[in-house]
Amino acid sequence: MMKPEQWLSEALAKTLNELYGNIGANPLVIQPTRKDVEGDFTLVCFGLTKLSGKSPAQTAEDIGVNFCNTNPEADSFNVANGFLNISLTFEFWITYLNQFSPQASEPDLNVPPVMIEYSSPNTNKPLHLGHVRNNLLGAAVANIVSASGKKVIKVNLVNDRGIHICKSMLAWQNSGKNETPESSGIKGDHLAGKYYVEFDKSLKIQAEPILNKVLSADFSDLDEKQSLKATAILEKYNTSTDDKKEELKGELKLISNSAAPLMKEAAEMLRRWEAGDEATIQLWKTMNGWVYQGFDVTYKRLGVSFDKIYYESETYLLGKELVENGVNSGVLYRKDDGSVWIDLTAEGLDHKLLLRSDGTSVYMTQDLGTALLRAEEYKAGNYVYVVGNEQDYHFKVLKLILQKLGYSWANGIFHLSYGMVDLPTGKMKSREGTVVDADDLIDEVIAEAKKKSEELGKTETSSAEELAALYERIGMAALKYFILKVDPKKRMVFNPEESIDINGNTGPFIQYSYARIQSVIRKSKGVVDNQYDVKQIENEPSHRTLIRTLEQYHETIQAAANGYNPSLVANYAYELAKQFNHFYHEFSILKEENKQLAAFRLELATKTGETLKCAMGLLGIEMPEKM
RNA sequence: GGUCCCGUAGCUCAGUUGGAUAGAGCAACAGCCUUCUAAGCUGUGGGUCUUUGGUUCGAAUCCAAACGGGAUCACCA
Repeated sequence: MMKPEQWLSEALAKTLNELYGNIGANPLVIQPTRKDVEGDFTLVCFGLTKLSGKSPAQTAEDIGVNFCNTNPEADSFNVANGFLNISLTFEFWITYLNQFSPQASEPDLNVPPVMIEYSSPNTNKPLHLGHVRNNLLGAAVANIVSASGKKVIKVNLVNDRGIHICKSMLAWQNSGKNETPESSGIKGDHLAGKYYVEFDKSLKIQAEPILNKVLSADFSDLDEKQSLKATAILEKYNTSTDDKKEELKGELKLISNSAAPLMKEAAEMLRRWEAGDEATIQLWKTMNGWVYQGFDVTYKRLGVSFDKIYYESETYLLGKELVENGVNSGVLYRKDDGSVWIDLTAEGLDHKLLLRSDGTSVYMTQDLGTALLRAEEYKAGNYVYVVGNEQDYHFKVLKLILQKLGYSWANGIFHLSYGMVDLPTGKMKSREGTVVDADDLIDEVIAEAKKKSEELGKTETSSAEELAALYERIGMAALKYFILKVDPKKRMVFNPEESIDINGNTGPFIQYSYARIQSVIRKSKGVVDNQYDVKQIENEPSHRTLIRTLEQYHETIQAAANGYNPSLVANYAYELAKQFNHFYHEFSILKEENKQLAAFRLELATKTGETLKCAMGLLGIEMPEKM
C-alpha cells in the first residue's frame, strides 16, 4: 500500500491535469490539516490560481468536486480561505493502520554508508555534561540514520596524547604515591582527573608571581621569545579599555604559565613521550588504561557504543604526506621558514597554518590525515562529525581544504555542530568547579527516579532487581529525553531539577503511556479477539487523529535523518503519547461492548505502543512493560 | 574589529521547503479516581514572535539594518 500523502499527491496531480491540462512540474503544497479544521490533508490553492484563472476559493472548490468524484478513497472536502481540506474515508485509514509498522527496513547496502564520529574525549579527565550531550546526540543520530535505511559506522577518535595528558601524568608522578583505582577506590577517569586538577593548582602557584612580574614589565622569568611577545601585549594592555584588558591579561597568563617550571616539565615529558622513552610510555599506558576502564563504565551506562575507535597517538603523524602533495600541486604554499599554509582569503577566511616551521603537524594536519585515512578505509558517502559549535571554523576550513585538494568525498563532510549546555547559574567552568560530572549526573537521575516512584507508591509488585532496573530506565529516559528534545544546534539550559521531572513533556511521561498500553494488552488476552471487519468501525475523531499521527512516523524519521536532528523524533513521540492518553481517557478498550470496536481499538493501541517503542529506541531510551 | 550561530509566554522549549486564529510543558488557579495504571485527563489566565524597514495574495519563517546574548579568529587540541 502506498503512503497516503504520496498517493494523494499523485491523485491530485491527476485531477489538476484533467481540469487544467498539463500542469508541468509545479509541486503541490499538501500538508496535514490543522487540528481545528475538518479534514485530513490540505491543498494550498493560492499558487494554482494562475493555472485556473479563478479565485483561490473557486479553484479549491473545482478541484475538490473533481477529486471526490473520481476517487472512492475521498470522503468529503471543504474550502476555507483558499485552502482545500480533504477528508479520506475512515475505511481508508483503518486499512492503512492494518498494514502499518514502525519497524525500520534493513539498511540498503548499495547506498554508501554514513560515518558518524562522536564522543572523542580527552583522556585526562572524566566526562561531563557537555560530553553527555555529544554522546547522546551521536548515538541517536546513528540510530536514526540507520533506521532511515543507510548503513552507519560509528567512530570514536580518542584524544589520548598531548600536553594535557602529560599534566595528569606529571602530577601523579610528583604526588600520587602510586595511587591506583584499586588502591583508592576511585574510578579510573576520575583519578586521572584528580591529578589534572592538582597539576593546575600547583601550576597556578608557580605562575601567578610570574604574571605579576610580567604585568610590572619584569620579564626575568621569560625566555627571549616569550619576552618579545609579552612586550607587545603589555604595550597594548596599558592603553586598553577594561574589557580588552581582561582579554590581554589572559594572553599574558598563557605566557606566564608556559614560563613556569612545572609547565616546562610537562612539555619535557611530552618530548620524551614523542621520543618513545620507555618509562614515560609505560606511565602513559597505565594511566590511559585507568581512564578507558572508567569511560567504558560511563559509555555503558549511557548506552553508547562504537564500531571503530581511533587513537590520536596512532593518527597524529598522519596528514604530513597529504600536505606535501598539496604543496607540490600548488594548492598550499611554503614560507621561507619552512612552515606550510593555505590561502583562504578568496573564501573570506584567513591564511591557515598546516605545518609548523619545525615540520611538526598541528591539529588541522592531523584531522586532514585522519579524514583521508577513513575515506580510504570506509568509502562512506557522508562523514558526520558530532562536535561542539566552538569548532565551526575548524570544520569549515577542514572541508574547504580537502575540497581544494581535490577530494570529492569531502563534499560529504558534515559538521553536526551542537550548542553548549549551560546551567541555570550560567556557563559551566571547570576552573570554578561548576562542571556537572557525567557519572554523578547519572547517579542523581536514577536516585531521583527511585524517590519519585516510591512517593507514588508504585513499588509493591516487583522484585528488588526489577525495581532497580526500572529506576535506571526511568532516570535515564528523563535525562536522555531532556537533552535530545532540544534542537542540537541550539544552546540549551540544563536545569538538573527539571531534567528529572516525570510529568509533562518528559521521557517518563512517554514511558508511562507505553506501560499503560502494555498493561491493556496483557489484560486483553482472552477478552478481545484481534479480528474485526474494517467496514464495521465507525468514524471517531480521536481514533482518526491517532492513525494520522502514526502515518507521520516514517516521514519524521526521514526528516530527522536528513537533518541529523533527533529532536524531531523526540517531539514526535511526545505528540503521539499525548494523543494516545487523550484517546485512552475518552474510550475504554477492554470494557467496550462492541467487540469489533474493541478489537480495532486494541490494534490501534498496540501499533501506538510499537511506534512509541521504536521512536524512543532510536533515542536510546528503553521502554518499561510496567511502571 | 572580521566571521559565524542564536533572540518565540514568568521559565524550558516546539513551530520541516513562506500558509488559516503562533503551540506544548513547567510554574499559578479550577475541576476529574467505584470505570483498561491519576507518572494521567479537562479547563482558565499568560504573546508587540527583540526592533525597524523591505519582498508578496500571505512573514515567527526570506532579505537588510539596528539592538541584545554566545562562539571563533594560536606555529594549543
